[in-house]
Amino acid sequence: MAESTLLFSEIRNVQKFMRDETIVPQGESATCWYEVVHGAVRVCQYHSDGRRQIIGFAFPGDVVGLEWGMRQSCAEALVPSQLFRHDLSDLSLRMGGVPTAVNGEHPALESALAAAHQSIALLGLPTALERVAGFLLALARRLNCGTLLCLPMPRVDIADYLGLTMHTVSRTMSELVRRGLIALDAPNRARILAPEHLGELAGFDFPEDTVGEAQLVA
Amino acid sequence: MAESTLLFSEIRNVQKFMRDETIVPQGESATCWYEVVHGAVRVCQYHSDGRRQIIGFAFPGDVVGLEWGMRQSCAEALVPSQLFRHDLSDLSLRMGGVPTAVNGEHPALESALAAAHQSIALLGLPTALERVAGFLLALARRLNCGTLLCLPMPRVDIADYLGLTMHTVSRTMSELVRRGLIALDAPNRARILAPEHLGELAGFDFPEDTVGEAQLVA
DNA sequence: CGGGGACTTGATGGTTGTCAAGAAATGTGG
DNA sequence: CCACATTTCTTGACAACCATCAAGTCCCCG
Repeated sequence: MAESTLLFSEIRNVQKFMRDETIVPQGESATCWYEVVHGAVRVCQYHSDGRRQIIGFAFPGDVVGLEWGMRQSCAEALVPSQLFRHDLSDLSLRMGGVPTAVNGEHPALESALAAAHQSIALLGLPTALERVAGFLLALARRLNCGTLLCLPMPRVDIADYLGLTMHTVSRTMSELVRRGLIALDAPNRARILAPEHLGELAGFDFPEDTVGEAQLVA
Repeated sequence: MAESTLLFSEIRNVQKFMRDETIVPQGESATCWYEVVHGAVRVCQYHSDGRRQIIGFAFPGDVVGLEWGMRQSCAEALVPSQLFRHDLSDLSLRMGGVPTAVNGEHPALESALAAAHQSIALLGLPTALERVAGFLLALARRLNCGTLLCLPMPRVDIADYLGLTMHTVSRTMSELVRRGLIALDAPNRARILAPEHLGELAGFDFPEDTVGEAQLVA
């Protein structure tokens, strides 16, 4: 997994988090945000009735915790991760923003918004097959890992993100294997065999590079 | 429906759009964005296979067309509307931003992101009943209309937004009426009878005012 | 009064959630 | 290195939910 570039003088502001450790707690007043340097992060909401909803996932170059006022969501490390802490007041830092941005004063916010819109498009798909196909394809593009996709999150996290159950996610991935669109070398190691066919399922009719490299959440 | 405040000198920059008229076309390179002054707008994506996905709805104070590079989505007027055109380079204008913002340099972007996250939370709900309940409640809060909610969009738009069919939306609203949670004086005029019960269904356990007044999309 | 669009409702089949069990991967201690 | 426990993942059976197909109703407008 690639690292995002940091100035030498900024290395000291990088914080390390263990697997499942809370990076940003839900419900507190926001004073800072984080850029993922290394690892993988989930952004989610816990509800009083015990339900959990995952808003999105963040990877190196992405931003989490970018909220104002009371935090509606929290961020947790999916794997041991390193994040660069920013004060909430500095938004004009150079960031892994949208390369094609015309003006792009605030790539952190801009690409966060673009990523959120892609998530909305994903969640609006009607069937589990389409949502899982779109999820895998979007993740592979985001991680820029070619055809060999390592899934840093468990099935239940994918399920809570796509509005499905763990069982349906598992069944659907088996169905994608059965159709020859992907292969599973291990539960968390997938190979994308037919990306264009996955794209058709998910309604990804944009030409591969219209979505910026760095996407993010929260 | 309230108007957002504009300086007198800016009135001339307000453009009017008919019902169903395209405000921002999909696929072109973005050069500007719009603030809704009066009316209602839907933001959506058209796919090459004929499917349509609605990303969100925008109302006075909201922002549409805030993208960089090739536009992934378009904006269309739900009802006769007036929008204030901004150049893509000016993001530091005063806007109907999040009132509780700590710093809030760019409320347009910030509240767009917050609204997108709320949409993601809505679309992640597992059942049609929960999604429709959450949609109605969120819309009533956004429009600040008390209990009398006027729906400016047809059923099929709600369906394409929530990832359901028009039939399921209609059936679900009838079910909400049957349960006494809402009343329908007309197809597009609903009364919220039990907001707290709707909130329970949708998992809205936040205390009513944690989400800013002005929300928006795209 | 008649026509058309939007909405509602019924019947049916496919899809997904739930409950349950089992398999596979992972971690731990011997 | 192996045995065991734990967690994660997968799969089956059944019920609940939703999409599809098809009428039918309501309302607006000419």
